[in-house]
Amino acid sequence: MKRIKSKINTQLWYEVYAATQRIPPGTVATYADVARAIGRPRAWRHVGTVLGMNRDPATPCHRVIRSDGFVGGFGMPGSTREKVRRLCREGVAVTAERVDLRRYRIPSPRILRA
DNA sequence: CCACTGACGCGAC
DNA sequence: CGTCGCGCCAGTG
Repeated sequence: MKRIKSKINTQLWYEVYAATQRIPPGTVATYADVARAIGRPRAWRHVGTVLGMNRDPATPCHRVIRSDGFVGGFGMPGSTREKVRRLCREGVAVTAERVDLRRYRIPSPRILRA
């Protein structure tokens, strides 16, 4: 993981990215999952904000979705479309911009932790 | 320093 | 069940 614009280099920012990159291909995690993983269970809102500022194509931020199953947004060109596309390409079935969490959610939140 | 705001969550209705 | 609205944290202006 590498910071692009340099501005966003806070501790939390780093933690969020690190956790995101631990999400195995073909699976997804919710924003809340990531928040819990980094020890800020109440900061899920900010998790989204941080990922939204991300412009690094290498970061698998498309694997982080909403807890209600909707894929949510995407801050890069292509928006949600591209996010869905990436997920499908990894084998995650996406229907009407929704994912079956029971099936694709990470088995255990602990895999996101260092 | 104060106020706003965002790739969200979840209890109420 | 589906929708609505308030709440949340931390960074940015």
